[in-house]
Amino acid sequence: MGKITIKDIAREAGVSITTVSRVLNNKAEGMSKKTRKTVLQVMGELNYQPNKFARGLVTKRSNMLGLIVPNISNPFFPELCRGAEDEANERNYSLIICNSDDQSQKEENYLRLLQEQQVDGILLSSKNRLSQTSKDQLESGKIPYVLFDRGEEASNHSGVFLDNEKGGYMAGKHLVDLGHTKIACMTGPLEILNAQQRLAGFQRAFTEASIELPKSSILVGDFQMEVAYLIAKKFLQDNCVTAIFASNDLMACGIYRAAHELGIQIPEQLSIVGFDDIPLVTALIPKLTTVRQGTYEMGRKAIELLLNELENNSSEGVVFDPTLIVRESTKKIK
Amino acid sequence: MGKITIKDIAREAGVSITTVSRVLNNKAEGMSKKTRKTVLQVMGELNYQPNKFARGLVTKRSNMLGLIVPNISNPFFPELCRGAEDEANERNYSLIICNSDDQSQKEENYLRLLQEQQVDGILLSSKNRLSQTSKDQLESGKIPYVLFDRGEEASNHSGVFLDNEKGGYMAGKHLVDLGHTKIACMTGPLEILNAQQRLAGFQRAFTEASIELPKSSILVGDFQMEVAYLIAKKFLQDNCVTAIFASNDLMACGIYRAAHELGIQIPEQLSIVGFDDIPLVTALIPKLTTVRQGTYEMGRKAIELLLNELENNSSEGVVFDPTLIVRESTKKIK
DNA sequence: CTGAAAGCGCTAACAG
DNA sequence: CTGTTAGCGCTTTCAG
Repeated sequence: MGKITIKDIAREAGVSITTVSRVLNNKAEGMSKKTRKTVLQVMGELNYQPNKFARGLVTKRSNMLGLIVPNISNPFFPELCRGAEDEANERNYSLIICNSDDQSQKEENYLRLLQEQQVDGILLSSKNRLSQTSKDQLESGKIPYVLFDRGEEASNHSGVFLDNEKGGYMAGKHLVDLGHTKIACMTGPLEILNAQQRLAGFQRAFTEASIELPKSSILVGDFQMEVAYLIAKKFLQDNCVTAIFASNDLMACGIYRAAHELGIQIPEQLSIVGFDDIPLVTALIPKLTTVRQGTYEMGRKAIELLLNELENNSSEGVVFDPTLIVRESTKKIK
Repeated sequence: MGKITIKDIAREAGVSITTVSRVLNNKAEGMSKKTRKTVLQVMGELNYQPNKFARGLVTKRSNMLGLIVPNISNPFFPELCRGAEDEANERNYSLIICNSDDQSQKEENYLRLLQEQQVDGILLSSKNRLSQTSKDQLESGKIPYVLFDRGEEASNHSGVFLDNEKGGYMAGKHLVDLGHTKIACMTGPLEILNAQQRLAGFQRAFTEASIELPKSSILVGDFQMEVAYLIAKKFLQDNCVTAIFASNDLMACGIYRAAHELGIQIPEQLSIVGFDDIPLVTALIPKLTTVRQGTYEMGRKAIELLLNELENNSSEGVVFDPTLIVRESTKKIK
């Protein structure tokens, strides 16, 4: 850490520290070009780096943003992080990425930590409903935040969300169009609005086509691969369906394995459609048909909203549209 | 941000700010238990949060660490992040995670950014050789750093690495033991030491068994899925091998696809062994046999080293041992 | 167009 | 065991 300070460069440049501070902050455009230039030059020569602490102490701004994700191991989230990070960096902010591992406890800790760290804003993506503690934490510190990926709070507060119902509908419609009538749906935990909405959309597509989705065909997973595999294996052993919609791609992976072990061919005997379009889904054989969220873009947008809120105090909710990516795991029924 | 400061709590508690500062820092154990208790209580009641800026300004410490990874989309790195983050948090540090997207340019920017941000230390994981600029950047700021995942610097500076040669050897030995003689190896870019070493180990296993690995069977990939797929497809069309070792799991995925499209059965006609053991590898059908790096643990260790360096100025290099995880993608040759 | 001076909230000698 | 005091490096009135 160069110990050279604003004073040093003031001395070298033969001006006052105020002047240096001014050029540092691009202030008071009405400053002699010459002075500015000299100062800039000296700063360059001395390789001056302003001290964030001193700065923050007076401005109360850290130029840091916090991002809490529920599960960094689900490839969906690294994409979000990339988007958020790129946007933040371009706007001259740094991102502290925190992984709550799906534990409310950890989430709350991070919320506190980030406030202590004096971040300027928080982007919170929690797969679960916000705990009361989290809400309190968020409200008590007056720091701006935006929600990501959970629709439930959409009404009250700014955030970015996906139209999950529509996504579910697209998956369902696709299957209907292919002529499937015996279908199942593997959803995430039903207390999560995302999961509920995707299911609702999926059902709507079939209702429109006057096809019934029996209750027994609604399989409740946990958005993870392992449990999905177990449930699917059991289900496929006893039931005969021609298509399954998985509420996220990780669960679709589990279903692939179950089908494989039971000797069920995809897509010949079983069509599968996933949700998310995580990068690794093209590694599956056959490639997975899925509903894409523009994850990277959503990450960028979320930071944009956060910064708007921070800088202009404007709050806004934006809803993204999903797109259906048809690949190889779905097939017309004969 | 509670605007309540050390002064407020001093006044409320009827002590001097120094005293408050002392309890804040657990200093001077010889303080009346009663005073300490009162202060603590008032802090609780007023929900006091010390100001990091003011603190940092005098201590020159931020309690933040930076972590630069080359590619957050490769599931290998989220695991590293998790380990690093958990360790950092337990030691009372926060982590700023930065993704350099495999671009030296971005890496250099982050290096600068992190220094500006006044982090206390940097954990740098760059798949590529350090650029000169990066090196300079690292040396100029006097901030401690540790290297991750690249052996080349091991001698000079503290870091955590994997014994890549050994890992390659394990993969090779496994294939030798299964009776394979016609083999190929898909490596990463050869200017990366990791890739080189894995290849060297692999070759050693075959040399020991007096089996030759022809030059034409060394396929140079880029550690990504797509390119691996293209190369493998071309190669497998023209050549007949019974086993391939992929220098990382992502490339193994690409090879799976190539084999599938060519109608080559895994493992009946082709055995594959990967490297890394990323979580998603169990989603492949058949499950991939691979060489595991204890990624999460390595992340923890790296932070531990960094903190040691930071706190005790001790520098140390540690080398992890890989383990072979035999699953379903390799088979004895008949 | 430029400078002097007053803090921001905290820690760290130095006294008592 | 506790308090006084002098800054840390920067921004920001307020003057000139």
